Amino acid sequence: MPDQPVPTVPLDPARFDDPDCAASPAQPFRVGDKWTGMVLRCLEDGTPRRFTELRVPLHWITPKVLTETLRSMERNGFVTRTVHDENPPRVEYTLTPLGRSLIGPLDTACDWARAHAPAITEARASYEQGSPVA
Amino acid sequence: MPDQPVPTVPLDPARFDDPDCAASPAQPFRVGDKWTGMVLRCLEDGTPRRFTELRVPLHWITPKVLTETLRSMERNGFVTRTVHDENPPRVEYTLTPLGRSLIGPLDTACDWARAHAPAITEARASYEQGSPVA
DNA sequence: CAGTATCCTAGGAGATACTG
DNA sequence: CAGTATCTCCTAGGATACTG
Repeated sequence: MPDQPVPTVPLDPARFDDPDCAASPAQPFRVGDKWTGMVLRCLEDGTPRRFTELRVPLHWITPKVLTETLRSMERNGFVTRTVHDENPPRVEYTLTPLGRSLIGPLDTACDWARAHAPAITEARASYEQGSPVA
Repeated sequence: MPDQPVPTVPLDPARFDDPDCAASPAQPFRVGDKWTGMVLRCLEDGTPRRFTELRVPLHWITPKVLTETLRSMERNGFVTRTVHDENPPRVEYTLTPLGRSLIGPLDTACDWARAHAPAITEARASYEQGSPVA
């Protein structure tokens, strides 16, 4: 859960004129893995959540994958991992301000998806229609 | 290029109370593949672009991958593929209104990335610091 | 409880070559 | 020019154990 090896043209406007446009190998930070967004959702209300507790709404994601996701988020500064010295152990995860700042963009994306889902479904249907036939 | 097999908890707020929260297996539409965003960038100014022309700012992406990306975008209704009956063949790609509607969210994400890149870099540095040591 | 440790697989993506 | 057709590789991510 990657600091993904990263694309070339960063998502900045593309240049067709510059012959050497490959020049700007910026390093975007990908949050596009499968689980990060959902973990964000799980923590957005501000309540600290425990490891196992997080697995529930994530449909019993395997511990390995959840650990990887959480570690990557921690490393990127999106979540804080707090170990309470008790027995049995209790570890809680919370969003940092940086992590919380991601919620806006996430909402924007989700809103877009919700708003245009019908259009996409329709586009797919007519594509399926057209391709096999014509 | 995928209609990706999709996650469970859609990116809607997560539910911890509902024991059967796995119930809503919504089908988000992922645009998170490696190239779609960048193709969007290549077409956002409205100018129709040709297949080979697109390869340039995409750092000579292989034809196979570009085709897959473009097909998926076409199927989702993001781009239009126009074949001009000439010889040699000329095919042009343009954004549809639906495709263009994605630019807003894309910008939002890019703006976030640009704004917080330093914070992330810093977080990573101090994580690298803390982990091996402590 | 909160994780490791292993093993395994699907499929995104690159390289290379060929065609209408 | 605008693509197919093949092959191959990598790795995200799942399944199944085991442990401090």
